[in-house]
Amino acid sequence: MRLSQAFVPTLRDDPADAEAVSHRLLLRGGFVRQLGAGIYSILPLGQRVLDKITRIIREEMARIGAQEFHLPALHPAELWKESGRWDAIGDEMFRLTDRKQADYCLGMTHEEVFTAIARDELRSYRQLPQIWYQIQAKFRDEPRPKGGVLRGRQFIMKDSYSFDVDFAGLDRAFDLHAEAYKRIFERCGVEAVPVEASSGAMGGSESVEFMAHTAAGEDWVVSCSGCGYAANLEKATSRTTTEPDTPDPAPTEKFPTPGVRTIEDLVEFEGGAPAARQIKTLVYQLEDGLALFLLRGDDALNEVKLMEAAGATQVRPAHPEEIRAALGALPGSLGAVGVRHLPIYADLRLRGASGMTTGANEDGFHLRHVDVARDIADVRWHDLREVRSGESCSRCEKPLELEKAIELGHIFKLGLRYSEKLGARVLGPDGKQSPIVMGSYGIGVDRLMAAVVEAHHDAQGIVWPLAVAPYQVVVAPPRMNDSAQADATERLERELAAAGIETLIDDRNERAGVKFKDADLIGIPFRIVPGPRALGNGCVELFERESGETSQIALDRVVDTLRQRLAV
RNA sequence: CGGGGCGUAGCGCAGUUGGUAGCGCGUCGGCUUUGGGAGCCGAAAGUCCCCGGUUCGAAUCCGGGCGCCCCGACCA
Repeated sequence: MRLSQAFVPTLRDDPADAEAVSHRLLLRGGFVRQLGAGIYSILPLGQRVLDKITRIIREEMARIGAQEFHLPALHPAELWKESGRWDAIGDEMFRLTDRKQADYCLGMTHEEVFTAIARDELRSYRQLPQIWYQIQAKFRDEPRPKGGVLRGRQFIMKDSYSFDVDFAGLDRAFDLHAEAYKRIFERCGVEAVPVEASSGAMGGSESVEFMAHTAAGEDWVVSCSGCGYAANLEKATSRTTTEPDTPDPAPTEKFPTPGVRTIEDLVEFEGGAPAARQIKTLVYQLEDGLALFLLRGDDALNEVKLMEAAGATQVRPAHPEEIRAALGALPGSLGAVGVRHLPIYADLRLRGASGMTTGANEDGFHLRHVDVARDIADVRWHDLREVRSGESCSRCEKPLELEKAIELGHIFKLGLRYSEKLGARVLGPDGKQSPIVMGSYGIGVDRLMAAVVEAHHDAQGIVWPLAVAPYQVVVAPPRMNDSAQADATERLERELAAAGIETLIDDRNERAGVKFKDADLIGIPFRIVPGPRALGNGCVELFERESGETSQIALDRVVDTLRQRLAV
């Protein structure tokens, strides 16, 4: 491709709206353009990168026997009502109505559609196992799209689904995917660590996320250098030393605490208590009403753990008015002592705690000498607290580390959830019908492209790994109107094309500096400069983007040399 | 959903007290230049986000709306 005719709108300045490195560079390099909040057009250079990535994905999916589909993005509401997700999912789903006032949504994912196909077409265990996948746009009305293509409202996803007769089959499909994902991310040049994850609203027994460490990430990964334990913060546990207190025999005592609203206030307050000796009382609104969640004053609540503990899918902190109506006081003076009309969940760390201080459910008053076992009724014990950096690994006791990361892939063991709801069953060898055992497996394709940039860039621009570079080589003659350079360029263009090497010819009437800057920015792995310096000796310069090394090679050795370098 | 910011030429931005819009880069033409975003001359290019109001007059003041970004919350 000749650059003079290529649509590669590079920008000299950083776009003001771009914050994340990948967003900035993909915009500047002319790979993507924004159409709206969280909506991006993929330009030709970006499309070539995506083609490289999806090719790798297709190869690896083929290796595990997966078959590619292409399903509709527009889904009738009925299907989602069958699975229960039409109501279970809130504002995140794009919904629309057709001319006949029938409800539709734009697919956020494709469990329903694939399961419906399985239900309609699969009859016998002999037809299983199946792994089906597609690469398709997904739509999610994110409350806050950000980072360009890192988190969009429309994005490209590779999603696959496995269908098995039994759970052993599911385990195999799950492991196959884990292996395939490892190879996919590795081939794309990103390090994506598998971590234990919460299955969230997906349901299912087990799920693993593939997380790439990057400053632009939105999740935290907890990891242990000792034993290799790694988990999403929303799932992570740590070993906390929680010796039961020697019981404090004193009866609870109410005392005035005017102006005290926070844990910190009470620490400072004369006659107050250190954070670790306080019980933090949080009130949440669950689907079926309010509930109290107790933690030690110095611990933070993890909402995902809260949801798992309470078996809830929609939760929010209760509003002050709701809290006052239920407990008779505002946040700042809340406690669980004497509360019997609301469910009470407490973090394990409070087990055996005695001599604690907590709110008295009367504004401006607290209680001291609280013994959890003695004074708080019907406690449901769960792990509710958020792990902090430096705490001990629950497996090996080495200190845990916390790192920002972005989720590139997520694999779920769905089990029977969708097949039961939608009635996808097969006849087994015993002649009985049983629901198909399913798994679901996603990769954010355009997010993966951004993650590659996050991992491979420098001050000059992107440094694409060879496997996903939009072009392998750029030929940049400093002066096109010099006949020696023009001849050499033309010859290289011919030879490289014949050799099947993906080459960009920078035939623009630009100064060398402009060409070099652009080549660096868009991150082409190899740059060949047929300039006067080298041509004199019948050579050209070969510049390697990643190492920054320049060497001279004979003009008639270019194709061979590149073939060699590209083969790795 | 809370907090902050922004909307003026393709991009980055300025615009004073309200007087009919400018700078840099880019684009187009010409000359010079030619190995890391060249120089000079000339030119094209703007519904100043939208609607309404105040005013003789609004990019500027007032009201309403829309859009976009960032932080937090949220998030399959």
